[in-house]
Amino acid sequence: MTPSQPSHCHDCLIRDSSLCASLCDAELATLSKISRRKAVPAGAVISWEGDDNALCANIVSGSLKLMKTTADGREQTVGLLSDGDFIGQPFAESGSLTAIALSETMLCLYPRASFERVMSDQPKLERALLERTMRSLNEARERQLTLARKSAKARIASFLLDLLRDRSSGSVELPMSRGDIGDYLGLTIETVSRQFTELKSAGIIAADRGGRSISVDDVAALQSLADD
Amino acid sequence: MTPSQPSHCHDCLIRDSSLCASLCDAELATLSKISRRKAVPAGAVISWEGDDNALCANIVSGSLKLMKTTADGREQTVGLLSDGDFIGQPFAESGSLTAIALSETMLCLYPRASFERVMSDQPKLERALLERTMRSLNEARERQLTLARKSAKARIASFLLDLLRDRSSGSVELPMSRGDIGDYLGLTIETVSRQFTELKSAGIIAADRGGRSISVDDVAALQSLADD
DNA sequence: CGGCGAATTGACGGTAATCAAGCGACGTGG
DNA sequence: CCACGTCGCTTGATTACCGTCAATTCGCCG
Repeated sequence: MTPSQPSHCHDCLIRDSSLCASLCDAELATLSKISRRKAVPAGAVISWEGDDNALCANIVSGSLKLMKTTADGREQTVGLLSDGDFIGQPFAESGSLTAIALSETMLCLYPRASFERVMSDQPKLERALLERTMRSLNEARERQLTLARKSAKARIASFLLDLLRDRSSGSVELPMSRGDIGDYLGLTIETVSRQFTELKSAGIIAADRGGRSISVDDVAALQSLADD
Repeated sequence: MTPSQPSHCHDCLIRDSSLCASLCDAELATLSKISRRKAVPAGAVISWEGDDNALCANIVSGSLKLMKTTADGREQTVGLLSDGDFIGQPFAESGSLTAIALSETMLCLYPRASFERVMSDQPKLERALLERTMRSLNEARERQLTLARKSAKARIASFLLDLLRDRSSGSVELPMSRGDIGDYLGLTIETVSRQFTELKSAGIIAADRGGRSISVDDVAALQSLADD
C-alpha cells in the first residue's frame, strides 16, 4: 500500500462516520491535501505522553488505546478508539497521552498546524470536532463513575454490554487481552480472569477456548450485574 | 440585584476569564442580548440528569459540582466548576449530569438554542468552547487515573495540591464538606477523615477546628504522597 | 515434543468500606 | 443562660473485596 493517497477520500471507508462526514466532497479536498495514510502494527506506540503533539489523525481501521501513566509506572487506559474516531489535540502545545495500537491500524494523519488551518476555514469541521469532543467528555465522565464506584463484576458486565451495543448480535470479539481489559477497567489480570470465570459458571456468558470470543447468553442478567 | 442586566458585560467579573474573553466588546453584545443572571443558593440543583437540557451558563462566582448517579443511588462527582467555567451541552439533546451548587453561586444563563445560534455566528466563541472542552476532557482522563489506581492517601494529596495550584499561598479554604470530597475522590467520608488526621499527625498539614481551612506545611511531602 | 506467553486457579494479606459510637460546634427554645 | 437536638466530623472494630505472589494449565508455534 502506498504511503499517501489523499485523492481517494471520496471512497474512504470512514467517509461517512468520521469527522469527514461533516464536509461535502469539495470541502473535503482541502483536508485531502494535507492527509497521509499510515499503517501501524499491533502494539505500536502512536504518541508519547509529553511529546510535542505534532500530529492529528482519523482512524481508518483498527483500534487503539489511550493511556496515562503514574510517576511510578502504573498504567491506566483512559479511552478506546476505533474506526472513524479522531485522535489528537488541536490547539494544545503538548500531548498528554500515550496511544498504542491494539490491532493493526490504518491512520489518516494530518500535521497538527495544517489541520488547525483547515479547521479555521471549515466551520463545519470544527463543529463536528466539538460535538465529538463533548461525546468523549461524557464517556470519560461515565468512566469515572465506573472506576470510582462499581465492583469488579459490575465493571466487567458494563464493559461487555458496551461492546454488545456496537455489534448487534449476542456475541463479542474482544479486541484486547485480559491485561488490556484490566488496564481499562482499573483491575488486575487475575481479577478480570476470575470475573470471566464466574460469569461462565453462572451460565451468563460462554467463551471459546482462546477466551477472546464471548457469547452473551443472558443479557438481562448482565444488565442487573452492571450496577453493583 | 436585578434578575437581568445584559448590558453590563463589559465590567463583568469574568469578562476576561470565561468564554467571553474570546470576544471583543462589539461581538459580546450578541451574547449579552440573550443572557440572564441568576443567583442560586448553596445546595441548589441546577440541572437534572436526563432533563431536557434547555440551558447553558457561565459561572460568574461561586462553585458547583457535576454529578452522576448509579441505578442504585450511589453518587460520583465527575467535575468541579468555579468562576469563569462554562456549564451546558450545546448541540446535545439531553443533559447527562446533575449540577449542584457548593456555595452561593451567580450564573449567567443562556437559552441553549439561542446560545447555539450565537456560537454559529461567532467562530471565536466556538473555538474557545472547543479548547475549554478539550481541557475538561484532559481533566476527566486525569481523574480516571486517580480513581482507578491511586490510594486513598494519594487521592487526598493530589486533591490538596490541585487546590493549592489555584491559590498561590500555602493554605487552602476547602469549598466543600468531607462528604463532598469523598464523592469527588471515590472514597467514603470516614476514609477522607482518617486520611486528613494522618496528614495532620505527620505534620504535613494543619487544620482549624472546623476542618475547612487547611494550611499545607510540607508541600514536598504531599507531592511525594500524591502518586502512591 | 518442547518452549513460550497468556490465562487460569489458589492462598494470603492489605486497604478501604461498613457498621457503630462518640465528639464538638452551633442554633433554638425553654 | 443552659439544656437539647442536629449536623458534620472523628474514631474504633470488623469485614469484604481485590491485589499480590505463586503455581499450574492452556493454546500456539517451532
